[in-house]
Amino acid sequence: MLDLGFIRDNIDFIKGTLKNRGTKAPIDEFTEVDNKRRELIQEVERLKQERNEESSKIGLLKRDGKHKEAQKIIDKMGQVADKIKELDEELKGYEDRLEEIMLQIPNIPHQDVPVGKDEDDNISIREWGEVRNFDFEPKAHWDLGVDLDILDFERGAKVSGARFTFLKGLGSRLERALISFMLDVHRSEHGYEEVFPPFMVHRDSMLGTGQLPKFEEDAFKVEGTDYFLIPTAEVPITNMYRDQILDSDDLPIYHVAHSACFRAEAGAHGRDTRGIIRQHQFNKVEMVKFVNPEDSYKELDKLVDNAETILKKLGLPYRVMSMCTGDLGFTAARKFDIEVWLPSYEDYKEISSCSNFEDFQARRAKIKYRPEANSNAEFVHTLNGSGLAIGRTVAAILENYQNEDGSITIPEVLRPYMGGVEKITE
RNA sequence: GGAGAGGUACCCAAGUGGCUGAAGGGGCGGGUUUGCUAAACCUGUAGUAGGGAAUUAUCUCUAGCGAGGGUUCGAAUCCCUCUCUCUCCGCCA
Repeated sequence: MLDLGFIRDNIDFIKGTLKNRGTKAPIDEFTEVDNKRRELIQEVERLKQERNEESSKIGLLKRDGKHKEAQKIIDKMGQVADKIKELDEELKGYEDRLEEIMLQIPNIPHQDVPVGKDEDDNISIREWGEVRNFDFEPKAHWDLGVDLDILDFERGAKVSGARFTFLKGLGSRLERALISFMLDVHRSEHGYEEVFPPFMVHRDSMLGTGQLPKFEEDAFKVEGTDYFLIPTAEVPITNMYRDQILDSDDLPIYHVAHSACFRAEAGAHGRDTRGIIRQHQFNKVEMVKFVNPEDSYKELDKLVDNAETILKKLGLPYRVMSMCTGDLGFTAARKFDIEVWLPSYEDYKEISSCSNFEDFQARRAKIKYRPEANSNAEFVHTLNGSGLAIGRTVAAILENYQNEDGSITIPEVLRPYMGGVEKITE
């Protein structure tokens, strides 16, 4: 959410950014609703002031035994009270509408964000690693996984439906090794504090990080309750500090967490239907930061670097993309995606997404800090990034580390996490 | 799931309809005294959100005692709903 006063003073600028993003918001209605709201506030507050003053007079008169005079004021104030009630109701209608409008206005892109329409306009800013040249016909992870009996798509479908998969044996162990490995690296080498979050949250938390109200159809809701299954650990972790004023000394706060993530994938029919690239449930290791506003872009660079470190240690080729205005997402001011090379796609595929939200989430979630002991509280900047999506990392390892006989070599850094296993074979 | 007790400011805590503009204590900031520390005394301590007037220093109003409604001229206080915490019972991994 953007600042009310900022929107008021920069309405044309915001229209421009909406156009660059290719999104719509009922911005034309804003000025009218905002003006009407302020008019009503002035009127109702004037009446409330009158009521407060007169009411205290009643108290004094009654104590002095002047009941007749008191009754006169009471009769008069009865009408004022009715009027206040009426105006308060009308005002609430405008305030609700104004909030609805504000919740639909996306973040302002940082000035360095390339202007573009969709993912084709994203810009590659660096590549790492060498794409392997196979001297045999490489297989896709869905074939490798089934042949090695470490991925079981049929039983996933039997038990839960499409986009659910069983991992088995060393596949399951590889998943678990990656989770531990990534958590350990971020914790011990990059200074993140590990947390293990709830996998279900209520509506306020989904609003706080911006998944709601715009993207309700992407989330799973638990019927008969107010719980949503988290689409990412970003939601519970960012909301840990909701409605809080942090001490300046506490910043920056770094958290890393593993969680399952649940996504309805509405509108993704027919995309990535094979394999484990796009599932309704997947594991992810997520990094979340709360920082001083002046440091947030430096922190974003570090965040991207932290994610890249995992791919380097795993020896997986990747590239870093700067997301254009049209592909930035609703809440981000700046976003870098890291894409890993997948031989089956003969292309790079997103495996991490690192964003700086500036104060957009913090304003929604009311997360502030006090720059100095007696200064006013200001919004922190929040950032988060995957470090990394586990399922896609498994797919990338299977495909990039496959051997001609269909076996998989385990990257060296993972072997200690797998009891020294060096290869997955039939 | 059942029964009970609670939620007041940074912390503890008083407060059953109007001099509450929320007592008192602790902590923290400032001051006096002081060789230093300590102590005593004085003093400040409601952050926040939203209006309005000024304008980059301020002034003023409204809201706010877990949340949301209600009663009333007036609610921390009375009523209803919800929520969280604690204790006991039941159930459970």
